[in-house]
Parts: sequence; structure tokens; C-alpha cells
Amino acid sequence: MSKKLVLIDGNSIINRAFYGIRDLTNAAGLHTNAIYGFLNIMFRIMNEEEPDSLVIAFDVHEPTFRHKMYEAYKGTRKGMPDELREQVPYLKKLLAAMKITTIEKGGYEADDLLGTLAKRGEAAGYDVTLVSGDRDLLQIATDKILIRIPKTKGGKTEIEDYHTADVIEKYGLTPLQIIELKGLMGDSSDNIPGVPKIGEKTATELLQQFGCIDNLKNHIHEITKKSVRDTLTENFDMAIMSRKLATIDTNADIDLKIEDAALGNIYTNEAYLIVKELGFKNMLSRFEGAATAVDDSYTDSFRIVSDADSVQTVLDSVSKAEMVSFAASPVGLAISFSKEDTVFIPSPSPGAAESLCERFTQAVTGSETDICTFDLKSQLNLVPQFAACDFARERVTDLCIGAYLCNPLKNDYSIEDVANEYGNLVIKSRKELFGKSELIESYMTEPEKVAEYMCTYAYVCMICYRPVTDNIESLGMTGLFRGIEMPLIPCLYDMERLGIRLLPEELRAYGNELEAQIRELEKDIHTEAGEEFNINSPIQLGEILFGKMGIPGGKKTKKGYSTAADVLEKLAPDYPFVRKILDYRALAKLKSTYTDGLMACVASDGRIHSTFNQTITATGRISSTEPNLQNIPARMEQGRLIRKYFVPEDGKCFIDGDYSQIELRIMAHLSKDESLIEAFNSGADIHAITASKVFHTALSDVTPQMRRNAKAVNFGIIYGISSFGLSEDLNISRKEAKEFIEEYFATFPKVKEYLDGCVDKAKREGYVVTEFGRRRPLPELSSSNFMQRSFGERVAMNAPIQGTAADIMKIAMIRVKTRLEREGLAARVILQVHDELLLESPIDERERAEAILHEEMEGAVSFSVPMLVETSTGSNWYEAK
DNA sequence: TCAATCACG
DNA sequence: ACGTACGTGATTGAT
Repeated sequence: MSKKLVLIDGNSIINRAFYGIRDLTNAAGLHTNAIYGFLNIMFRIMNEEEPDSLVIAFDVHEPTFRHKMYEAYKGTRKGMPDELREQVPYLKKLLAAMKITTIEKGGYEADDLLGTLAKRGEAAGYDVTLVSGDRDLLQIATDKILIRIPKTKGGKTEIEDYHTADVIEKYGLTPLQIIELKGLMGDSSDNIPGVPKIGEKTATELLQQFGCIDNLKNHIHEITKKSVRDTLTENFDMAIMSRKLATIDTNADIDLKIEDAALGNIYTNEAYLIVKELGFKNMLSRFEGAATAVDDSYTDSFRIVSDADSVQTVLDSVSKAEMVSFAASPVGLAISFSKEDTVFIPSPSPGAAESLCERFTQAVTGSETDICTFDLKSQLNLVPQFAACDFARERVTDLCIGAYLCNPLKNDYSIEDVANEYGNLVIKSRKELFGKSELIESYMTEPEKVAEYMCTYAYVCMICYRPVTDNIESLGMTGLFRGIEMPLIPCLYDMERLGIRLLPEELRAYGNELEAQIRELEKDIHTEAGEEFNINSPIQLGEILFGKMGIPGGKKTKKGYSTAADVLEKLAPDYPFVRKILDYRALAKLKSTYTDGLMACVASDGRIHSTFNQTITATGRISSTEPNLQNIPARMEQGRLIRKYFVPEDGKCFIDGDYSQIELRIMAHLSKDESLIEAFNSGADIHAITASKVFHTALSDVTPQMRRNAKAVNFGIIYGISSFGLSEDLNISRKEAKEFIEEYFATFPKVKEYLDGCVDKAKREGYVVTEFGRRRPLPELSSSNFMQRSFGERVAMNAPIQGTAADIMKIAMIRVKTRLEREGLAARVILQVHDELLLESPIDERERAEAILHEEMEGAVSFSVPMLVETSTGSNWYEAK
């Protein structure tokens, strides 16, 4: 069987992909849709063709013979949109990482390179497949050269295939006559002029009759139609030139040998990392496991030390070192002293690393040694003395959190990514070392791999310590990093460790009540619908509501009608059935997520230990997972009851502290708007004051409706106001919404100045910062896409406000923890919900703890408006709010 | 694995 | 003319 050569027209396919696929961006804000589409097509072709050799050709930005011939050539195609242009280097980088041959050469277009290689391949006995979006390539088709033209429509790609016979069938012309066709017709997309007034149909007929343009000239008198004859006679030179422009040069001067383009293993580790960075999750599986061995010479400096004397020597040198990095786990401790010296000390027995880590801690705390590690929180159980906020602040660097601060937009901050980005290192992934098994299991079977794994962590910390800290410094975030993020780690660690007590039996009883109500509603709904269907399926529900029952006004989603609450809420007054759906949904949500979901999370100590993540949000907030304790129902009474089952330990109570209107207060401070500052200093209800000022009404005459409107405007301002958003929220016309906004800005003129200033600054500098220097990059702002750019503008307005609130709350958490400990109270912060802290405190310390919570939260910053905090206490979370 | 939905600030 | 509020996470059904 002959070998297969596949050739891909890189520029043409990436263009097709760009325009055929909806916009995508990765975590770093890079547009990725064209790369994604290209890879999809490439993988499909590779699956179908199983090529022995593969070459991808690109155009170079340099004039070709066509430009020299004809000045206007491709004049219109020079402008690739920025969103596409920026993707090309990443695609090339990825192809290089996959060791796929690419070719580009000054003076030639991709077409010429492809044509030349195709002919050479054919001559060498290959079956050739040429993939392009450009029909010009059809001229190359033969029985051995297959031209494949992918067409992407709405995410689906169909490929048209052409051998010689297929070209004849579809166009009525031979492949070579396709060039003649272009000569007569021109090609508007390539800016090639043709003969005026000759369309595809006429041109095809002429060529079928006369074969080629030259022969046409000899037989021009045989053309019956006068208009055609005249235009041809007049523009004959044009046809000849256009034909020349459209002719692919199959004798390009290329060195590449087809054998050298033989396809190897494309699923390399490097490629894996790039695909991961691009954010193509569904493509990652192709690369996993198949990844080839990386250059692991970095492991040469790793050594294992286990005899008592040598361990002591290592620990002694820790206290003498200026800086060390470490990685601690139940199986042992890795310490790196320099990039040439990284040691692993196994635990005396697996799972018993405490004593070893204790000795390490002693060596560190009794010295001046600086420490770098990766994800300190996950190791604090082994080095508990590092959990003093001051120690974390002054001596420790958490590389993971450092990388997050440098760019908070990434999806994750794995050691592999950080090593790659800051150390220019490709390291073996955990999966590559020991698949999915647990560290401690692998230690039994493959201790040397676990040692390498642990050493790698310490080593990467050593390598990346300076690059990351230097970057933080140059971005002006050292104060934020040392003063806020590092000391916050022990706060989060404590919250996770302490957890919160839940009464599972009582919650179960509530769940059963909900269950009964759900069953009843379900029965009613099915009866009224006249059939049984899955109410939880938006597709089925939409079909019932807007199809079968003929309820009007279904706005479309991708799959059909939207059944979202805001849509149904508008219908509910007219259709009791819709109300039942909404009730059903509310109950089902409570049952699945909060009743059943939370019960499943209760640990053996009767408490829920959520994970608080410090490296997730773009704004600097923390997030909570497994379970999420930051979205426990509060707004509706039915859901709020869930909070009754969150209780303190016996003899203790809850104390809740809540920042009042923190974001609006921050905006008042940042904007320096006198009216808004004065409004807050007057101490009255801010939404009511806003209403009174905006609607020119005495405060006592503000109606609930006016207050509601003002409240919505206040929210809108913080989110980066738009009249559309406000009109949706308030169910009013855009015009009215616009008037509200204008009136608001007239009342608080400096707020408008401030928000505009945020956008301006962001456009100039590409990022925004909080009051404490936290940066958020805004790649969207340079987008040519209106929607993306608008989004960037709203983010530019919101991020400094939301981010500053996050900073303040973090400061408060550190202050509250420090003060409680210093004053010897047993009360502890157990939850944070963005603007709220929940303390669990012995009942007999309640007043002192409450005072401390109040003072430390309010005193976290001194802004030009007070950061008012409201505290309350209770014997469960419901009461303490 | 993704889209739709809905819980929170 | 475009088609939206800012920031999260869990569950569900459909693919």
C-alpha cells in the first residue's frame, strides 16, 4: 500500500476556523477559537487519513511574484483581525511542540508550497491529501491527489472531497481548467480581476467548448453572443494575467524532503502544556498518558537521605541557609537548598511525618531562613508553627498564591504550569509519575517515584522563587502579597480545620418535608400538563409550556425555549401552572443542593469542613467548595430555614458581623464624591437617600417603589451600569432606565468621573488595581468585538470596587484572628461570606468576642466613609443574622 | 463534558 | 447594529 502524505493549508484553515466558530477565550484572555477549530479539523483529518507524513504550510508576510505582477493583489486581505492574528503564533508553537512539520517561505504563498509538495509526493508514489478552504487548490487534484475542503457551519464541519472526477462532476471542468476559469472570472476574495461581465456559468460553457483561454482567442469569432465576444476581446490581457495570478507554482524552491515530515508521536508533554494553557479541556485527554518522557535531567540533583546522621546534617544546614524551599507530606519531606541540591527525607514510617516536620520547623523557626513552598495551606497540618500569621507574613512565600496574584485570570495554578511559566521548566506531571493513585499508596510500591515527586515540588519552588517574587515586586504587589495574602492562609486553614456543626437528623426531617411538597407539586404539574415529563429538564419543560400548552413569549436558548426564572416570573401572574413550576424548582433546589447535598458533607466530627480557595476569583475574593458555604439560602424564608441547622458546639454561640453596603462605601471613597460621602456620613438608609436625591424628593416622602428603583441603580452602578441591564432588572423600558442612570450621575457627578476614569486608565494600561494594589488584567478591552469590549468596560468599573472589598475583608479576617488569639479568647472565625464573618464563641465570652469582631472589622481600614459593621448573635446561623 | 438553572454576595 | 448587568459553585439532563 502506498504511503500517505497529508498537506494542510494553515492560513486558509485557521481563517475558516476563526470565522466559523464562535468566540472563545482562555483564562489569560487570549482568543482561541481559530486554534480550536484548526485542531478539530486537523485531528479529524488525521483520524481519517492516518498520514505517514504531514506538512502544514503558512503564508509569509512578504511580496510574492503575484504582487510584483499585479499591484492590487491581495490588497484587501492584508488585514487579519487582531483576534485572529494573535492566535497564529500560539498555533505555530503548538504545532512545533507536536513536532509537526510546518513550512513557510518568502516569495511563496502557502498554495505554491502545497502544490509543489503535492506534485512531488505524487511523483514519489504517495497518496496525497491536500486540505484547504480555498477552491484554487482544485487545480492540483488528480487521481492520486485528493483535495479536501472543510466547511464549518455553526460548529459542525463537513468536508467536500475532490479527485479529478469529482472536480469534473461538480464544475464540469478538469482541474487544470479551474485555472482557466479563474482567469475568466477572477477571484474577488483574492482581489484578482477577471473579465468583466463573465460569470461562472458563461465561463464554464466557454471552457467546455474551447478548452482554454488561448484556444478561446483563436476561436473568438465562433462565440455567438456579441456581448461576450466583445468583453473578451477587450479584456483578453486581463484574463491572461488573472490566470497567471491564479496558477499555483508547483515548482517552488523548497528544501523539505517528504520523508523528513514523517509524523512521530504528536502527543508530547510540551504540547499537553500548551493545550492546557489554551484551555481546550476536551482535547487534553488525547495528550494524557501518551506524553513522551520529558527531559528529566533536572532530577539528577535529587537525592534521598534517610540515615539519622545525614538527616541531622540536612536539618542543620536548613538553619544556616538564607533560603530553602520545601514540600511536606505524610510520606516525607523534600527540602531544596539550591537548584543543585534537593533532598528527600522519608518519614520514619509512612504516614508519620509529624516528628520529621517538627524538626524541620524547629530548624526554621530558630533561624532567619526564608521559606518558599507551594500551597502552604495544604501542608499546615504538618508544619503547624508556620500557621502564625506573622510568620507566614514575614518568612514564607507561597508560590501558588504568588502566581495567582501575578495573573488571577488563569483556570488553575498547578505546579506544572508555574514551573513552565516562571522557571521555563517542563516537569513530569503527577499523572505521569503515578497515575491516579494516592501518594501514600504509591509510596508502598514505588517509593523512588514519590521521592522524585516531592523533590520536584521543592525544586520548582527553588527555581521559581525569585522570578515570582520579583514579578510581584515589579507589579507593585509586595505589600498585598506579604501583608494580606500570606497571613490570610492561616485564617483559611483554621476555617477549614474548625468547620461548622450541622444537625443532620434535623436537616433530614426538613428534607423529608420538602420531599412531600415536591411530590405533591409534581403530581399536580403532571396532571395539568396531561402527561408525565421530567420537570427538571428545561428542554422537556419548554416543550410543554411553550409548545403543548401554547403559553406565549418563549425567548430562545441554543436548545429551545428559555425556562429561566426571570422568564417564568413574568408569566406566573397569568398562569398558575407556571407558578407551580417555579415553586417546584425552588423546592427541588433546596432538596438536592442544600438538604441532601449538605448532609452528605458532614464529617465524622459532626461538622462540615468546606475548602476555601484563595486562587480562584478574578477579583481577589475567596471561594468555597465541597460544599459551597457561601451560597446557603438567605433571601427566601423557605430556604433561609436551612440556616437553623447550622449550630455552634454546646456551650457556644454564633456571632455574625456584616459589613453594611461595603461596595457602595468603597465607591464613595474611591470616587471622592462629596454627596455620596455625605450621604454615608449622615448614617441613614443609603438606598432611601439615593432615591430622595435622585428623584428630588424629601427623604420622608420616598416611597418603597422609589427606594427599590434607587437600590437597583446602586447595584447597577457597582456592576458597571448599562441601561439594558437596569431595564431588565426593574422591568422598565431602556429609555426610563437610561433616565434613571443620567439622573444618578447628575446627582453624584464624581461617581461618573471615577467610573469613566477607571475605563480610561484600563484602556491605557491594560489592567485595573484595587486600593491595595491588586491587579486585574483586562485583555477584553482591546477586543474589536463590541460585546467583549463592553464587558471589559464593565469589569474595569466593577473590579476595583469588588476587589477592594475583598482586600478589606481579608485584612479584617487577619485582624480578628490575631486579636482573638492575643486576648486569649476561644472564639474563632469559622466562615466568611464576602462581606460577612461568622464566629463561634463560648457563650461566656460573647460580649468581648462581639466587640472585637466589630472593632477589627470596622477598623480594618480608615476610608473617608465609615466601614459600618452590624453584628448579632444567636444559637444558630438563622438567628445570628 | 457542556449548557441551563439557581443558590449566594 | 451589536445583545449585556459584577463575582462565584452545585446539580441536573443531554450529548
